[in-house]
Amino acid sequence: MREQENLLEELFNQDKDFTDKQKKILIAAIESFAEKGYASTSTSEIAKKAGVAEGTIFRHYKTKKELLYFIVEPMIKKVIAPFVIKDMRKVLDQEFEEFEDFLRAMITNMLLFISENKLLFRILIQEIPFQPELREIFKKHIATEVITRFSELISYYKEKGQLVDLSTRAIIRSVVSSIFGYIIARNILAPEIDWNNKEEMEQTIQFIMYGLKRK
Amino acid sequence: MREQENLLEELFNQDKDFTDKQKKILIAAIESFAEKGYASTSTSEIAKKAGVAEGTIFRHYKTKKELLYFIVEPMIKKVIAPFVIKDMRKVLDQEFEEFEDFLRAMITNMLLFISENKLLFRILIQEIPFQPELREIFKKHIATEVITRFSELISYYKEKGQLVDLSTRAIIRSVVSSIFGYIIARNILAPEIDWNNKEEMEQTIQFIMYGLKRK
Amino acid sequence: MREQENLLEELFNQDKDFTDKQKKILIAAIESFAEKGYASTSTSEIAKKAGVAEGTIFRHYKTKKELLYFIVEPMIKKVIAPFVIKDMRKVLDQEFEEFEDFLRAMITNMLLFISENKLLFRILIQEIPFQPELREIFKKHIATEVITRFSELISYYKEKGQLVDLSTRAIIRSVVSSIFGYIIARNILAPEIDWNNKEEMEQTIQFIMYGLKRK
Amino acid sequence: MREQENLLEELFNQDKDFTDKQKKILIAAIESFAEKGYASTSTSEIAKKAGVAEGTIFRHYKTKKELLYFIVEPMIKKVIAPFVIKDMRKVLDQEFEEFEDFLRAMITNMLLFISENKLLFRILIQEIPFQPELREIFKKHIATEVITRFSELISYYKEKGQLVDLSTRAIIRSVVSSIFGYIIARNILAPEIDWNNKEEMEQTIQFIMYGLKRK
DNA sequence: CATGAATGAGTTTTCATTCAT
DNA sequence: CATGAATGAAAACTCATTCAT
Repeated sequence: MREQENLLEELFNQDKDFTDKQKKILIAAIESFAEKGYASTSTSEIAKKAGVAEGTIFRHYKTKKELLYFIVEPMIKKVIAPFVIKDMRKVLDQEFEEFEDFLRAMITNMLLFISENKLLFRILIQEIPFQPELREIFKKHIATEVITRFSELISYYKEKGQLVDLSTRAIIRSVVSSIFGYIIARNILAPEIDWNNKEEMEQTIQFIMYGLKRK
Repeated sequence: MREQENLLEELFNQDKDFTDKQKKILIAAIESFAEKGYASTSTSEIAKKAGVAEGTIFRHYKTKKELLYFIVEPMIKKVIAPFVIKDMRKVLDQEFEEFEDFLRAMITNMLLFISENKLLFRILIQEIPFQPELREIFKKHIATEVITRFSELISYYKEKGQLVDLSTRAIIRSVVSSIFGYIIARNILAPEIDWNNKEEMEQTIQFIMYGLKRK
Repeated sequence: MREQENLLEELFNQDKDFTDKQKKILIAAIESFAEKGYASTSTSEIAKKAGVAEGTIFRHYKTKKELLYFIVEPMIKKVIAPFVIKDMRKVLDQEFEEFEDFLRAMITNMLLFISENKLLFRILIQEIPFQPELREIFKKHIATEVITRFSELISYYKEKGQLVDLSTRAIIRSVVSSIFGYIIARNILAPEIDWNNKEEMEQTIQFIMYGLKRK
Repeated sequence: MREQENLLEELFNQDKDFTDKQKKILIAAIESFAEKGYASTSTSEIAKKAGVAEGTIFRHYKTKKELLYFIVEPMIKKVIAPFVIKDMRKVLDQEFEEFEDFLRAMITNMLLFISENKLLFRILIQEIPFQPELREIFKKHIATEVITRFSELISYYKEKGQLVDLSTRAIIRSVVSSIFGYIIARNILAPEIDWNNKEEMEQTIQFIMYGLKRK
């Protein structure tokens, strides 16, 4: 995986219009939103952290909410969806003969992406329960796009006889739960533990493929 | 499971000192906290919803935060822990010879419990990222208590030769992820879908036990 | 005219729910709005003048605009309209045989009323150009109600052969202009002059009835 | 009346130093001030409407208030006063033998002038109550200059035996009220009505000269 | 000349909390 | 016990004005 997947840097690089102060505002906002949540973060606090006058924030983002969306939308829109889709293309192009190979590639990608964008990811999952509009965008882009593609893919491997006879929905849910379970445990519940990424990942794949029952 | 597992009712029943107004305050607070989050819910809003004067809230709970803890602590303290522990005793008392039987009992219990306490559950998982003190309590009671017991239990079934050779941590994580994945999908992500509880549960157990790989 | 026509006192008397602070807020707001205009008066200024915390204002009036409307609406709604209408009834009840008698009564009433409610009157005419909603209310209550009644009355005296052959609209406009011309000169343009009310009024009536041309 | 009486155009013509941007700023400011009032118009709004950067406004006018004065002063100073005085000279030069002729000429002039400068006129009468400095200028130029001249003129016609025996002040007030009553009704209160200018004017003159009493 | 980012003081409004009744 | 008026600190947001480019 050569590409730099840090969304914020990508944003700063591709759009040269960002003032130095503007960048500082974004960084400060991201840190505070991730730590204390959108609702408990005051604009004066962001301003102080960014070393900027409070008015400056509102020069760039009409409202505090606009600032949140500006931070969180790219995470959903421009990235997550195509990100997953990329891997799916490879599958259909026979790049992954075995489902397990696909799984390994996808997990690797997701872990890398999320570890590069930890704070953005935290904000996203923390705010989705409270921001109906955000939830809508999320549903449209994830629930619709990703689930559709993922379903096709599951069907593909099912037809190849590689997968057990569970409903596609249950399979997707199980895979996603297992992956996000790991991500959340690692990044949110117990970030202080020194995780052995490689092994945990391998065990997760093991679990997804073979379950817990000893043969 | 004969017992009524609705925490709020239980609370109201066992403690006769609750005024009518006090109950209304709790119900209103729970609804609002679940829907908009603790930080975005104002006490005046709760008062209005409860049909109570603003001051009345503070007669019963010194601060807004105390109100939150009052709501959320029983969920953690008095209930979750013993709840799980109860089942574990049964295991150790040879009630569940097979891990799968234990799993089935535990999932059934949890689903019932959470469907009875949907709002409390939402509040809990939504606020944990923002309330460090809550997180501490949670960690102490879940991470410590439950994980310890659960680990013993996993070891027990491992020794009986029923479980695959993954690290205990990975097993716990996988099981918990799979269950919570279902609960969250059902109750938070897509509550509008008409879920076939029984079948989804069975498929989840199936997945946990046997994985996705076709033999 | 026995009746007390001070709108504010009337309001305070009839509605016993007014707190002392609430009255002070209204008085302070009226003074400031009259002097500097709605837009240039800050709520903090009103609070200071009323000897009240700024929050107290918003306890009683959700927004600054609501405070303005609360002050200015009674002036339009409950008072001006019926005020004029009262006199009109007397006309139709043959109380005023001559148009001039009616005119004298109406002018006396208006002058009294406005001198009792100088500040409210100032606010009203100063803000009408800027508050479209206010303008709407004003139009509905004055333009519709009053003009209709006034038209009937003019027709009545026209039929009696007492009035010159100008369009009803022009007559109304002329009478109203003459009266308001005096009121505004007296109360807004040159309040420092010591006006001889009685004589000025008589001259105004003289002008309205006989014009400027010497016979 | 051959002369172009549009103050703004006159200003732009005589002073060639006006940049295109400067003109746009003035036009935008005039529109906004007239519509929403000086206090409720923000400089950023003017800048946006003028298609100009915020700073550009302050390049030309040190403060927002200076911009207002720049707009409104010519209306008072350079124009109103000499405008009326011009007619008065003609009177004294025996151009108008009858007061009615003078009246007709003056009203025609004023209506034309105001219809050419509607927005400026609106701003002037709307802001006078709020801008003490403006009120001073106005008083000095109108109250002093115009009233003095007008008084002489009234005395002149009085001596000629053409005018009724009212105080000069009452006469001035009545004439001015009648004219402004029409102007305000036409331009501010009910601009949507399709006024028959010629006839309304004639009726106004009729009223001023002969009053309402049928002979 | 023109720009527009930046400012900081000020504005309206919200809110948890207190307290006299 | 309950009320709701009152508070004041802080929140979000606005705005005239400055200044480096």
